[in-house]
Amino acid sequence: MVRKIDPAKREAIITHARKLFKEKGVEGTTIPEIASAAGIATGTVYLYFKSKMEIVNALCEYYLRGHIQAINAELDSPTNKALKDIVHAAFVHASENADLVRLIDQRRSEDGKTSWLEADRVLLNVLRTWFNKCMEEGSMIPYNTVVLAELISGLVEWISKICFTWSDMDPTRYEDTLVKLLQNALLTDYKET
Amino acid sequence: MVRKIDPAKREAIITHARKLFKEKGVEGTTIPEIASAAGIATGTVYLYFKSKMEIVNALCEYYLRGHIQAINAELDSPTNKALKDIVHAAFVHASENADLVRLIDQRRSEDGKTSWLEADRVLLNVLRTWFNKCMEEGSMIPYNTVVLAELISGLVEWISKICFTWSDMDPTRYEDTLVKLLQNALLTDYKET
Amino acid sequence: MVRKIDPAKREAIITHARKLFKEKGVEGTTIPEIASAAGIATGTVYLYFKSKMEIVNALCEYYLRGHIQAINAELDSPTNKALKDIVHAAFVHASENADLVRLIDQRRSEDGKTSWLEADRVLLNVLRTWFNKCMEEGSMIPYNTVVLAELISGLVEWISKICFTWSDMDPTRYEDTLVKLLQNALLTDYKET
Amino acid sequence: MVRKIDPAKREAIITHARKLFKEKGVEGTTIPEIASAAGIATGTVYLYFKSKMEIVNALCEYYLRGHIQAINAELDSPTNKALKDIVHAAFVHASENADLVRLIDQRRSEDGKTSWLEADRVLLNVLRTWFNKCMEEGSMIPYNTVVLAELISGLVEWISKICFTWSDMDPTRYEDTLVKLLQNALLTDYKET
DNA sequence: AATGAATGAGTCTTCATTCAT
DNA sequence: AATGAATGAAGACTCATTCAT
Repeated sequence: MVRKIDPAKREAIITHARKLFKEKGVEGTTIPEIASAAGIATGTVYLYFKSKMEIVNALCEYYLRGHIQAINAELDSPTNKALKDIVHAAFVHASENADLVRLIDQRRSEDGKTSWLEADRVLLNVLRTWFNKCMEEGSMIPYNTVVLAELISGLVEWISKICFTWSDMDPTRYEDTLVKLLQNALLTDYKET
Repeated sequence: MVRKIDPAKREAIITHARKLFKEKGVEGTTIPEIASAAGIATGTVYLYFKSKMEIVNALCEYYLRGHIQAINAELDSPTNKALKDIVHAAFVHASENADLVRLIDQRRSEDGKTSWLEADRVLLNVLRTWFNKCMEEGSMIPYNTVVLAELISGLVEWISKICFTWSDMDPTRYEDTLVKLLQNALLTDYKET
Repeated sequence: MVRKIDPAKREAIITHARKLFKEKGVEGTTIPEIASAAGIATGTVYLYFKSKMEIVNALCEYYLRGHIQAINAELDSPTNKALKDIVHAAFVHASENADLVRLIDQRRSEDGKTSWLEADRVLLNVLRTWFNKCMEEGSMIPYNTVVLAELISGLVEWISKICFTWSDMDPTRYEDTLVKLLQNALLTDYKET
Repeated sequence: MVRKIDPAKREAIITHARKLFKEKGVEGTTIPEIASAAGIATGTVYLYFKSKMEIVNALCEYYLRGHIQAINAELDSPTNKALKDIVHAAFVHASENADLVRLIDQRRSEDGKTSWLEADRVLLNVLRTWFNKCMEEGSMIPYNTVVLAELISGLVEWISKICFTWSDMDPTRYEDTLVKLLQNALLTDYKET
């Protein structure tokens, strides 16, 4: 795949599209608007992205890559600490990208198989691998790790969406409750209130 | 005596709209199509629903009402059994209405404040009340019940969506894993693998 | 032509239609609205009027009949006084029915031959006859009375429209100027500033 | 170099819209029809005009500009001749654009403040200025020139509409009568039959 | 590579009128 | 006579995408 000439232009499109999507929604934003904001012509957008949806996908991918990185960085601690840190990292990352959380959520309901589902798979693998490790070393109660990965991944995304999109309660309350629930549910040597 | 507003006609619109939404998506379905399928004229649809979105909302409400009923019916058992039964009832209801689960998920990401969010609130209240009761009688570990209700409600919806929309794994695996996770996370006298 | 049963109902339709037309324009007012305001059913309107336009026509006719009466009442005075009084009577009548002046003006531009053009013709005849009389007795300069009648009739209507619809100047200024112009233009024994 | 906005295309839209409006009325003409007649795509029309009404306004403006020019050209003669020539020029211009006279008349009754009212104001100013000059030099009887300008301008428009839209009488009769009426009404040194 | 004018398919909704009761 | 539910034609406008330059 030949990279298009000017990465800065691609970046500009992404950046301005994100800003406009946040302000007016994906449907409410037109390609000419994005082009104009990025200081290029309408047609030029199509040299960098095959369609409007590709721009959306690029933004989703960007978010998920960051999400994976944030989580990956916390996997090496002891299980209990790692669990807390993973949730915390996920929360921080989500709070800093609340608009993309909403964007992903919208797109996920649509016509399935988009490119960034790849990133989704990577995230699930990371989690599954970690769960396997924890279960082998006995720090985590055995579960079906395929299901568990999907479940936990969704749980974090869901709670982030509620927390940063709709709720006006303190995010910490959400994070704490979630951590506690997961500790109780997953850890072998944890049983307090 | 003149012709009266006909509930059967409203029903027909709902039914045929649901079928078409399932086949072609909401955006892909036109009002004239729905009218034609229901055996009435285009304009007649607007005697029963103010807009296309109202039809979607009616379907969402219908689903949520059923969901609440299904859950309500299981709250009186002992906590442990109730937990299992609630999840099971929710799964059964979701599996029977997988198309509406997807529909709700799409709409939830949109411009918020629609009528059926009311039903959402009812569901959250039902759960919160039950959690309170369980915690008071000591069968459940104390949590912030507001957060917990949102968390669990979302968890079930999320896992249903994955399970019935994307996954091809046996739904029982999802249900069992979820039940186990919740038992471990919530119950005071439960700690097994 | 068989009069429909209830003249009060016809009156109610007219009255409420006029009020609604004034508030929201003809296009902005629907038949069901008029019916509802008049306390009857939609279909009933069509027992009294063949179409929406018939209601408009009835209102135009009503205005023109009043206009003719107002003018007729002033024709017997000496020419100079009559001229002043005609213009004054027309102005007063127009100011009291500014909404109908606007309504007539809109409809006049449309598909020609409507019933109330009959009333128009009557008005033109009244004026023409009076002009003839005045010219015969020598108090008025000879003109083509057919053209003159149309011209004067239009002049009054036009100036009323400007005066009561758009302008915010004192109507008296318009009336005085018009009277003066007509005196100068028409009367044999008048030539002052 | 790319394709530039093409004035000829704008002209084509105007021209074909005018023809269609004349044949089938404004409401009876659709944008796709206009586009098709002008040999372009529907959407292209919207590159040149923001809405259907903008096309109508452009036609009205075009007419009024011509009207002003026609009148302006006649203002330098001696008052009596100028008066005749103004009326004549207005009549000729109106007769050549009878469809636009009708169009303007329709729009004037609608929601006021459209761009071409500007042209209206210019016309009134031209007339008022000329009246002032004539009154100063003593060739015209003093009147309130603001009112007089509106009155005369409306009179000409009105009589043109009657003459070219409805009447089947010889236009010359209308023109002659109008000239005579104005001569009698306005000029100081004129008093014949 | 870049441009931006041109394309044209696509759709919700209104409302005057009808007609079964 | 009265009702009011039902009809269904009709149309302006948007905007993702293309392609001539």
